[in-house]
Amino acid sequence: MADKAIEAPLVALVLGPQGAYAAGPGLDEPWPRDVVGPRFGEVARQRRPRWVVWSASLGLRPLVTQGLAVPRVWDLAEVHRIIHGGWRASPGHIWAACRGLPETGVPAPPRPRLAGFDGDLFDAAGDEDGPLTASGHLRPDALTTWPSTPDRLRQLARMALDCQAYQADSLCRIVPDDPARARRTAWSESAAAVLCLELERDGLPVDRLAAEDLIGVAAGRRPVDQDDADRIRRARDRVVLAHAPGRERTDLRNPVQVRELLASVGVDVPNTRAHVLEPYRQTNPLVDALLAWRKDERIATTYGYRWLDEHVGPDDRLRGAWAACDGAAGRMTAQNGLHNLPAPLRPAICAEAGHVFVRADLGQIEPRVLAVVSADRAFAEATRSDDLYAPVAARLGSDRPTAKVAVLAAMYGQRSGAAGEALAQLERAYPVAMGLLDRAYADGVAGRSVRTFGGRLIRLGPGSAPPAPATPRPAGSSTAGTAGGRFSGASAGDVASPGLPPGTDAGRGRFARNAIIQGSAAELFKAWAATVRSAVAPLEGRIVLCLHDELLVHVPEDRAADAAAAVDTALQSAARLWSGTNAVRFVADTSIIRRWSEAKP
DNA sequence: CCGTGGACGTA
DNA sequence: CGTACGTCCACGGC
Repeated sequence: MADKAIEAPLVALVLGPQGAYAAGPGLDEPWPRDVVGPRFGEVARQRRPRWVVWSASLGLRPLVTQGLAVPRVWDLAEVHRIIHGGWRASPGHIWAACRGLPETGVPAPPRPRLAGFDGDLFDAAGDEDGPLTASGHLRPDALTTWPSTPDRLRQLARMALDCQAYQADSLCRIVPDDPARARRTAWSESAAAVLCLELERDGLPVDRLAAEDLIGVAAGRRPVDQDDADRIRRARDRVVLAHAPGRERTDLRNPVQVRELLASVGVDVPNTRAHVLEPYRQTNPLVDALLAWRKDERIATTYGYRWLDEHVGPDDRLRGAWAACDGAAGRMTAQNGLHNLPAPLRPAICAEAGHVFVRADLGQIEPRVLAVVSADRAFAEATRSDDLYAPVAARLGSDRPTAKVAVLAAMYGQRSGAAGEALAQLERAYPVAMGLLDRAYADGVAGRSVRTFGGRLIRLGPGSAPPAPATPRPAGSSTAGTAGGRFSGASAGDVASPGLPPGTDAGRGRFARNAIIQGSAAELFKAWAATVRSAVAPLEGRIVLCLHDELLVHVPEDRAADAAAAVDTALQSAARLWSGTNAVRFVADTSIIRRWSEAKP
């Protein structure tokens, strides 16, 4: 029904060094540098278009940084990732897919300040003035230095519209029983990419003094110089080494030495991981001191004073780079600790004066998503309950803990041993949902690529390529992956590498099964976040953190109740639109708080 | 100098 | 009860 609505006109927007160019139906105009912001606002108001950009980062960053709202977007890079899987989605990759050119031929951008070149120089421009190389690929500088004239920008805008048409056509065929579903995914993933720019712009509010105090508890006072830092560090180490007379020279940061140290006091372990050492904690003061030391060391090194100084700005906002999807299933990623802040530091995440956080997290999102993806009517029935495991337990004739373990084991586990009997009952009670999980597992084992509910490709098999590294480094230096799973290179070894499915059969099976659930959940989450973003904007609310199933909205105190209501309403409409049904219920736990730590667990 | 593995934080 | 990611550290090969 929403699809019957008249769709927004598509307007391509390309930014260049001197200005911008906008092209769409009845619109074809260069924007000189100083009118880009105002003109964007006018066209947005008058035509309410969907802005087609090579990526939100390339096409919209300056506008978002200025504080402009960018409501409807088609991010060619994000949509490319949905259709083709993986993470690499440079303009060159987008163009190659649109024209059916081999991904392997996409020229890499020149690598700054590195000696070695890898032959890209030989794919010279076919026409010195044109945007393409001799082999028909987009030249690597096409979106950076090349578009120095309005005419060149115009060519790139036209090409963007070409690519959009190709992508829209491809998306129609991805989900045969609902051709519009993948297009909706394209819209919300594009919105997520814009949201990432806003998250980078706004940052997460930090109570700096509280943060200093909390860091001090773990890492000691702030050192005045390097010698002082070394002294404090040695003092922290001595607390542990005092339990090991004669071995005070052990380097606690060297796992091999730590293992030898533990052996000397009779603790014989294969490795020194926390869960391995936990059983010895009560009986051995050295182990207890070591594990406590590790917690402090984590904060001292990763979330210490340096972290505070480098990533929390003068406006007391913690900032890092955000990505709308990772290289595997499609969850959002964030840098600089935004996604892995240790719980003891959470009291430092504090709303500004006169503001509060509306915090909301989705309850039991993955089993509910399983109900959608599998279209299991009996399992969907269970989602009507606030606590999905209660009706499942009733149906299995077991208690709740058993039902929960069985469901989790079915979704993530080895499907053997452990919850045996309950698992067998689960299979009988919900054969449709369990069938989907079994098929996903089999696909993974066989190396067949799979898709999430919304249509994102999860690559398995020889064409899988790892994501580009998150740390900034010269583009194009990404690892060698073959194109689109087309031809088989050397198959992956037995050792897993980032973004690549594991080499073992069972490993790939679990990967595929998990990716469908986790990736589909990520889609719902982003659809929710995009809806929340526009719903709280009139309340001066801003999303300041996305954490897989949790949202933190920063909002003026007197709008908090309205914002909280909007967050819940947004979930209902986003879930309805994403799932295409009312049969599966999604629930959020929403609260209004000043500090993140006030959230229940 | 760079890549790799251990360890651990989050979901 | 498995998957994913980001970060720091030490090591070892180059």
